[in-house]
Amino acid sequence: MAQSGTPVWRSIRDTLASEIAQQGLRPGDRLPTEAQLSARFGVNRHTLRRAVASLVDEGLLRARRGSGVFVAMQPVEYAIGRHVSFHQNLALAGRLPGRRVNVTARRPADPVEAQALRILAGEEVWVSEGVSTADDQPIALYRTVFPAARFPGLDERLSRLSSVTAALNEAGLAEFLRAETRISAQTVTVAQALLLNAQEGQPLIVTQSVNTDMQGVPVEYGTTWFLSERVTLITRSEI
Amino acid sequence: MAQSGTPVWRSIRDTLASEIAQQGLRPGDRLPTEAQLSARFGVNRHTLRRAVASLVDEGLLRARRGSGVFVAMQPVEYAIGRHVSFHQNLALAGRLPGRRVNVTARRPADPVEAQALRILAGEEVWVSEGVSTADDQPIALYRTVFPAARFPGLDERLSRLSSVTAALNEAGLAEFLRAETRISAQTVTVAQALLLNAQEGQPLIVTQSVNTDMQGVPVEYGTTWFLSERVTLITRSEI
DNA sequence: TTAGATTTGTTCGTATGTATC
DNA sequence: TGATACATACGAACAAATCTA
Repeated sequence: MAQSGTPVWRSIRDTLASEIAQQGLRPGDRLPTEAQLSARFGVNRHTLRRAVASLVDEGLLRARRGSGVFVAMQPVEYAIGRHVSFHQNLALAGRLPGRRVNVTARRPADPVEAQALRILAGEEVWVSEGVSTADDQPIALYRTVFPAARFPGLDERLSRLSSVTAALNEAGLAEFLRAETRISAQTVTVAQALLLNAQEGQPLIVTQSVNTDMQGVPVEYGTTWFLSERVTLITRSEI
Repeated sequence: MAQSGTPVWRSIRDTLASEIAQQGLRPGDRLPTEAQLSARFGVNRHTLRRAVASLVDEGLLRARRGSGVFVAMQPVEYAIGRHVSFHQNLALAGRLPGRRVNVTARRPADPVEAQALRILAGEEVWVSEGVSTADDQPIALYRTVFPAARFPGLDERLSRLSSVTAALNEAGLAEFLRAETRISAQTVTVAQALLLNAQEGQPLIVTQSVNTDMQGVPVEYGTTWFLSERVTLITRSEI
């Protein structure tokens, strides 16, 4: 029995953690199997699993049944703040931003959208839906709506240009601000799992945000479903 | 047949919505079964389900297979910003804040905590764990750690006083700032479900944050698991 | 496409030390 | 002191997902 105070599983945990921290194992690498590791540390498989479980909880490791235990990919750090652009944000994080547009349409605003954009329910909006990627890996689904009356021809700009910011700029809006972001969580549906190339039931971070022009008039209302596994949202105090 | 423009399901929807709005049904209440409701309105169960589905989509109702349809709790709007106090935050949202402390302990910091607090791994920290409530309903689990060397006797203050802010104030820290908040999502484990009185597999919003003193030195590192069903996080631009 | 081997996940059971009442 | 609960650790067996020949 462990005569010292710290349990065996805890010291194994710290050993594994420091080996990873010292870059002996890099993100995406597979750890030796539980059988091998428990043999190496001279403990029962349960004891080793206890150590691995705590690192999985911390997000340092990721276990896949039938496959192995892997060093977790470092999630994209996505800043939500006053002045945000998806492309800029990912470029700052050292990732290659991209998107795939699935839907571009013009239709009447539903009540929620109308309230957010401060237009009348039934007034028309441009809708753009698609998948956002980082380094060609899907990280989020988005749906964003714009008041159609204010931005004639925005659909063409949205499909031609690579970013929403660029499309709005060309439509005569040089700058805009994020007014408010509401954050909740859901689990992925079957349809979302397919689009994101993810597993059903995984947690999503859902943000709903309104962007306004410099006069405070809403110009965009967007919902984004971030795959939590691949993204961490960050708010920093702007001191 | 409804000769007028509005579909039958839509008027049923509006009827149900207004009954809820007029407090005939309160958050948490169970609606009559679909069979009972479709009998009451004299429509097929499919028609009634269309009405209920639209209210579920809006978030006003919540359907649980095998259990019933319930009036959704109004989620607490929880602002994350530069200057945050749980009690203050909930009071602003018109809710009664509370907490139940489950654990108060002193132990060596693990590597993650040490890095966040900018102390050495193994230096001792105070740990406080518990459940946060709004109007006596659990809305979040929290774990928060403080450098023990800087705050002798903090454990006693944490258990005696009703809020972390009050405990830190009494320990000589008049004011502190939130430096950064990282946001991710998980699904609730069995243990968490018990503490939160929630269903397994529900999504959680996880925030990890560091509070610093006015000189920028970390004084608290906290993780909070918000039950997404009961809380919406909000960041507002501080213009 | 199939079958089998590999690997993690889960659930039994047993035993021991430690803290609490 | 005894009784009880809890955390730790080992063992065995099987389920479920994944990979490969």
